[in-house]
Amino acid sequence: MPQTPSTRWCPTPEQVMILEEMYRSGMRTPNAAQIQQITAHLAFYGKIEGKNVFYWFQNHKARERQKLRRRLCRHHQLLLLNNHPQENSPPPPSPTETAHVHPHTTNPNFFPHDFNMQETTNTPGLNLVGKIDTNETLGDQYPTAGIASDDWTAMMDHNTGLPACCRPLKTLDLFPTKSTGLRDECSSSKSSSCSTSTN
Amino acid sequence: MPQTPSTRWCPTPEQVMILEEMYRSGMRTPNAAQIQQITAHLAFYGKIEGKNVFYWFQNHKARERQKLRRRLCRHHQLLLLNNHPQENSPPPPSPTETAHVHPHTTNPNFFPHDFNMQETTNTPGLNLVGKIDTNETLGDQYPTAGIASDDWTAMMDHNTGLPACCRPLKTLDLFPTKSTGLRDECSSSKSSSCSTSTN
DNA sequence: GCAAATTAATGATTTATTCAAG
DNA sequence: CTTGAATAAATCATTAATTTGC
Repeated sequence: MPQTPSTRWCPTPEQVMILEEMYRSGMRTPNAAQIQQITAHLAFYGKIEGKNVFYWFQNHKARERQKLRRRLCRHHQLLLLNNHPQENSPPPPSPTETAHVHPHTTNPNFFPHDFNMQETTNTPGLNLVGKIDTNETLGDQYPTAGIASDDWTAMMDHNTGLPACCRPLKTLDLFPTKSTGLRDECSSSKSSSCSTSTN
Repeated sequence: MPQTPSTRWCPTPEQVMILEEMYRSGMRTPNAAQIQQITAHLAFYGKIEGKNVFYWFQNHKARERQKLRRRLCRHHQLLLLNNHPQENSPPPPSPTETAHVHPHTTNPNFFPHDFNMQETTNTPGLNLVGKIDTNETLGDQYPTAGIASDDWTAMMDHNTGLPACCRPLKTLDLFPTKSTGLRDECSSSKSSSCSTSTN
């Protein structure tokens, strides 16, 4: 039967390579026009449709993020183990005195530096396609408001002198000491909450 | 436009993740000193200012509260419904689709109606691909079956008007022409932790 | 060596969340 | 506050890898 009921697109190695290269170059969510072009070009290497390209970017982005998150998560936990949660004062930037550093952590610092994906660092110069801002899209955008660079301190200045009433933790160390609910990424526990999806 | 109208801070994934983790750890209203530290640390991952951190916590706190409230409310209602079962309805084991309770009457099955704009040998002049606002409202068939061959354009046609913040590339040439067979992700072993189930 | 059986990847859908006009 | 638009997360489902018994 030549008619393989191919229900899904099977990308050729060339197609995958090109897509990955584009991803590395910063493309994340191509718009319709871009997808048209990509599709047209990739069609040279094999059967492909616009939606395939669309889905590929969606999936790839999501899965890269997931991977990144998991790594970050893990590092976080390691770091937590290394750092005493007790400290209330800001951790001095000299963590080198840490008693025992776990063998495979080459990270001298006290908080995660390791998660450099190749694209998180702007490297002007080696972008072949239109290297974008590179900021991926996770939180996309948070309000910026119109406060001058220094004004913000004024706004919360009183916070410092706030009655303990509203002050949650005086000076908790900046990096979580207790792994309260690290999503489902690292420490088990799927958020059960209300989802009663019986799939 | 030399001046990117980036009036807003675009947090990197790492920044967001770290902030979220701090939030989970109990931080709610960091004072000036804390914000300074946080900012300094997050600056490693990308441009950031103190006000961004400040606002982030403000917003996040507010929205988490809102979210929680809503969930609690819903949960309450569910409990009430369970305690007063009007009709004996066994859990619908129908593999097809189980409708969830929609708090807001958000109709799930809707998806962007297919604009079905066939390209009609239209050259990829990169004009607005799905800009049709109009006429054909033939939203007849509901895409439960998925996306038809051309429907994908409908899904992303808004992308054309992307958030300026992260707007990636406008019309750059899509093809790097350099094929490095390097894969940044050589399938880092183990798959997802708990996601698989109930197959 | 080879296929059935099993597992890991990943394409395709569905659902939940976020953002910002109105 | 409500609601539409857009996106990301979660999930489903199929294909490719691989293991395993012969």
